[in-house]
Amino acid sequence: MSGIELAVSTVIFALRPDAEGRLVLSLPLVRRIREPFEGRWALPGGAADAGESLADTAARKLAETTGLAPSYLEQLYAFGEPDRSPTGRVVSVVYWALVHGDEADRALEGENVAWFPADAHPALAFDHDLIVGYALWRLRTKLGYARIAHAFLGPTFTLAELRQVHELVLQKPLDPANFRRQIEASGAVVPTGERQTGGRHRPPKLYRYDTTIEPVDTGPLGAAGIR
Amino acid sequence: MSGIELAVSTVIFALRPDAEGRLVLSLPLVRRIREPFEGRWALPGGAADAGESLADTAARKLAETTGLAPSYLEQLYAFGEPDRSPTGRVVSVVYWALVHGDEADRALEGENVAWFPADAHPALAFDHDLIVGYALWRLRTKLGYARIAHAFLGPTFTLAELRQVHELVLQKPLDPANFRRQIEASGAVVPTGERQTGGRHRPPKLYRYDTTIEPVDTGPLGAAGIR
DNA sequence: ACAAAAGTGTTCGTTATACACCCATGT
DNA sequence: ACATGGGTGTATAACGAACACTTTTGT
Repeated sequence: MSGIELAVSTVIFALRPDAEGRLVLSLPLVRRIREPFEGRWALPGGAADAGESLADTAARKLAETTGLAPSYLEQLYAFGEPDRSPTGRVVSVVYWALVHGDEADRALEGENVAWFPADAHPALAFDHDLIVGYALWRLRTKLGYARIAHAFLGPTFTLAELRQVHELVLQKPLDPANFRRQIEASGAVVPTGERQTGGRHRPPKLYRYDTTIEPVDTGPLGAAGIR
Repeated sequence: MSGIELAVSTVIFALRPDAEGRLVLSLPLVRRIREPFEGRWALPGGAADAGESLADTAARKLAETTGLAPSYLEQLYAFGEPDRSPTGRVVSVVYWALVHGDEADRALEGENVAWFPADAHPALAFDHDLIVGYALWRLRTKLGYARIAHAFLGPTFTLAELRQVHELVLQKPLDPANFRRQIEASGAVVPTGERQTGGRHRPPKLYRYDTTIEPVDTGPLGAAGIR
């Protein structure tokens, strides 16, 4: 064997309410209880399992630490610089995941697992700051051309909710009229025929995602890269 | 240790003349001299080295099998399905590389190393057909928005040569006028002031790549992902 | 002079963007 | 009735594709 340790980590994103109730793009971190970097926060993960696919391992570690199931999971990058861990050579295959908001509400939290705003988290162990930065960049870039925003929402949603997801992730306001037309032109969503009542104004149409269309053009990898 | 073997492989692309002298997008393959898949062609690669970065290992394996130095090298994907090798669990971090045409002419070739057209190669060992297909897709996709075409050429080139690279990779003719304007607008190239004489017609300007601009927007990973 | 490729100009259709405006509901 | 967000229409700009046209060399 090569003396190289293989690990799997996951950057998990969800939209969660902050102290004032405003939704914020957030991610769960785990506090390290051992050296190196004891006490520092880090990405959830662990050693790769010989019997599982890498994506399965990522989803399992995700579930073990947060109690959540991802609605989107994709490989991010394999980090393998020789000096990235003081304990020896570790290659980490990193995944990134999205979870539904209501799912994220049920997330475990405790002394050693906590959620932080995606762009205001403490300095992390190892090279995890770089990894989170790259995952954030991928999320924001991919949101522009791939149909992944629904992964933050439940099975049905209004276009205003979908637009809010884009606005929160991209951190800039979007024109409601143009956003509507872009989404409609993409064919990504289908109206359910129902409307959301209970608001203080005209009830908006509810939509669901068109599951007959591939969520992203991933090329020949297809669903192998995403689950 | 986990019982998982870590390997590094590389998909290498170059534009090489075929029997009739026409340039074709090609890649070098190595013939397996051991089971499993003995006699079948496969991607160059081997076990990861504990002392080197993954990219260095990819470049070294590339040099060892083909005698070439890559002008572009980027991580493609980590393939790790449990059943992808009959000998046991192998996770392969795969890179893709571009080499200059004149460099590729000096490439080693022999009984167990040969070049094949990128879209007409024999059935490969392991899941390497999938890998090559994905690498081809990435190359063609990335050529559209990133400044990588020059990696197939020498230090200076004409816009017609650069356009030919695009046409050969994308397998479709491009409008010379529009191509010129797109490249000029991107600011990717700078005129050297010289012209290429010796042709049968008006001598074209020679250009070189503007190295002060990052070749691609790779986000916070920056040059870490590319070398 | 002519062929061939270099290089420029112009038109046209699509798409992004900004913003004015109407619609439907709860209060 | 009116405030509020849902939803539609429209003018403008930016961009890419198509193609006519001029320029410059070798033969």
